[in-house]
Amino acid sequence: MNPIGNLNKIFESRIRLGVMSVLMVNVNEEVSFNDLKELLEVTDGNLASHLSTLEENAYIKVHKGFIGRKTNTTYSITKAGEKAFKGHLAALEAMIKFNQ
Amino acid sequence: MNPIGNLNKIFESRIRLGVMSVLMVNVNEEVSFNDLKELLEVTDGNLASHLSTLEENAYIKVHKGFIGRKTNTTYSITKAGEKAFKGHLAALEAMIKFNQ
DNA sequence: TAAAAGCACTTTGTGCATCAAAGTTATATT
DNA sequence: AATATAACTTTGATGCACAAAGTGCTTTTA
Repeated sequence: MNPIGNLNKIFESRIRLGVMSVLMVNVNEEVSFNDLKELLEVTDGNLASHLSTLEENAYIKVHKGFIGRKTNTTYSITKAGEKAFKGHLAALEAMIKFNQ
Repeated sequence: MNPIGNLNKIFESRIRLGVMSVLMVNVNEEVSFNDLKELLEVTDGNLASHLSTLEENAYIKVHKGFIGRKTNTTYSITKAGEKAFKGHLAALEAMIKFNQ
């Protein structure tokens, strides 16, 4: 059986993988654009484009708010995102087990 | 700490990941070009190019031989390849654990 | 014995993705 | 008034994945 058939194309990018991982860990907290940027050590433009890919796939949700009058954008994982990410991790785990 | 800092760029391709996985499992057997092609369900040209990337990085070794007079090419993982792949799997595992 | 098929590629070409850098708009700080 | 921060968008370069077609050699089949 094809060992890579269940991997999710969207999660082949390290940055998208990292975003999902961070959002998964912090399910109950708001994670801001800047948190992600610092955690993953990426340029803001690059991060923004990966975030929009994840959003287009409905794997994450964006909350645009304010702190006072200053914009504050936070991100969270969706149900679909959780499911997709868990599926991908399961596929990776299966591959890893295969190798032990 | 950056959750994706230890991932190996070479293994972001599903096909290269699959090749390494197959070669890791079958350390003691010869794995032919055609075995890989059928296991991973890829076109031969595509497979060839990924194999050559892995070879350039010294992660796999090629054995060109014959069965009778017909060419027979097989592949195996190198020590460096094993090390790199295990490192990548460890990084993935760390990320997965982070998520449980 | 001619045609078809298999092996293991290489070449070519398209389209997409990654990424950095610079630009943008609005607010905040000094 | 000048600089900085937030959260992007735009631009542009580079590279990658992939399919398809071509290649040279051998084997099988009609």
